Amino acid sequence: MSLRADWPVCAEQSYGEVNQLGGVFVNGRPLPNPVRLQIVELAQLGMRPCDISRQLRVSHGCVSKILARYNETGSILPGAIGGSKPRVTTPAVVRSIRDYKQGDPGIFAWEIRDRLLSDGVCDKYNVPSVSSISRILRNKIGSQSPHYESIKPGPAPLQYGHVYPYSSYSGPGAPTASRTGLPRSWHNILGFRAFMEPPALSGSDGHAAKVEDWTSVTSMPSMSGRPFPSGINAAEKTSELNLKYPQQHSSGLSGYVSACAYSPPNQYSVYGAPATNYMSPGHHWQAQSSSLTPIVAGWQQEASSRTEQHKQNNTENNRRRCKKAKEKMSHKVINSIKKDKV
DNA sequence: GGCGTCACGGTTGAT
DNA sequence: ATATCAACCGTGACG
Repeated sequence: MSLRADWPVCAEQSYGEVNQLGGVFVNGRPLPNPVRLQIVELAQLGMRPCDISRQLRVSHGCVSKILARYNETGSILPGAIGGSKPRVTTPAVVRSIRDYKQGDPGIFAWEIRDRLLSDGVCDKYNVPSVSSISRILRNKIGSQSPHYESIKPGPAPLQYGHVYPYSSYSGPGAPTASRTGLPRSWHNILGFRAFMEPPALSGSDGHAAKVEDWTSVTSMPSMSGRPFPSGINAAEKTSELNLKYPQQHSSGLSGYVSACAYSPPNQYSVYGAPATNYMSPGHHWQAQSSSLTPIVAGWQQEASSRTEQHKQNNTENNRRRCKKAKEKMSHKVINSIKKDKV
């Protein structure tokens, strides 16, 4: 099985750089989905990450990251790149702060913060920091008429609702909602992405459209029959992608569908597994980190008890090993490139 | 030797 | 139109 037969090896063949393993990558850009799929597929076939790394010529850090993300989210797709955080100081929040301040001129910023939480104006994810509140008091309220919105230029204030729930927001006029129809960081918060927001996704301009190379996924034999969220404008960037990652569509991925948890569009999960999978008590989304903490702590304790001599030896050994490995690898790569050119 | 993690230099998109 | 910011990316190196 030669899975990388279609993977460009020489830098001259495509736009991109060549890593230590001889694989081509575009700095700053995600690996093409077929390669991501292969990584997951091979892992599920029992291949070790280090072998996958060598086979696909993708750094082991990348393989590790993709597999970790897949294990965590059930998706192979990269995250949404670019954009800005949504504002937390929405007009509604500013109005509330103003009201609190007017009701009690001596109120402290931290008290306002508590009240925003207790009154349900904000939740713990979007409540402004104390310094933000201070800034609002200073800049927006201190020097402003009580009718903040009325003097605000531009279109009528958006109806943000009383909170910014990451998990339940929907509807028009979302803060910082741009053509995606969804604030970017809501896709991203804690790794929860578009599956949180069915309406926006199913729209013609949902987040999925921003995922770089949908075309390459949907065009694959194993995926072509799979339904995807509607309105994906994958053609948008196809030409660019093809330029950067030529010859990437021919890999055989017939076994993928069963392996990878792509879900039908009615589950609104661009990133794979249905939202319920993430929300179910059985999934240790956040519990994971806490359950690991003692282990990490123990490891750190152990590590700190090592003698300096031991550490130095380890470092020195590691350097030697790396150097050797590099030399070995560079020979391999050179030979491989020579072969491929011939 | 394998693997998790992180700094780095890069890209992207919203503001 | 441009700059800034904050998200993301994969690589390469460390431990």
